Amino acid sequence: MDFTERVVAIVRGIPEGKTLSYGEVAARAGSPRAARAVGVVMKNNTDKRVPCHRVIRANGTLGGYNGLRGEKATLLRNEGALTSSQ
DNA sequence: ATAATGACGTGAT
DNA sequence: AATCACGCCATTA
Repeated sequence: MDFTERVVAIVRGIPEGKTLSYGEVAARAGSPRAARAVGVVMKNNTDKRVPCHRVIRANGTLGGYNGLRGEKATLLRNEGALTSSQ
């Protein structure tokens, strides 16, 4: 099991309406300092079964997205992970 | 084995 | 609060 495979597995297990930071995913993958590597994995990942849009930055910003399933902000808002107000 | 890349993170200015 | 610089890790050429 490579780091990438673990990252995918973890992201795939993120429940709806929930979000994890790259650092959190990296930590669960076994490398708490590999947030960037997680980003690389996400970018390269094209599997729609992986809710990669639920992975955001540690400071709360959405970070990036390749538009695999549309706009990241929209997807999260639909799941209730993003509050339209406040 | 080395260099370059990138959806990050934290600390300093 | 906003911006800059540096560090960190994994993957690929």
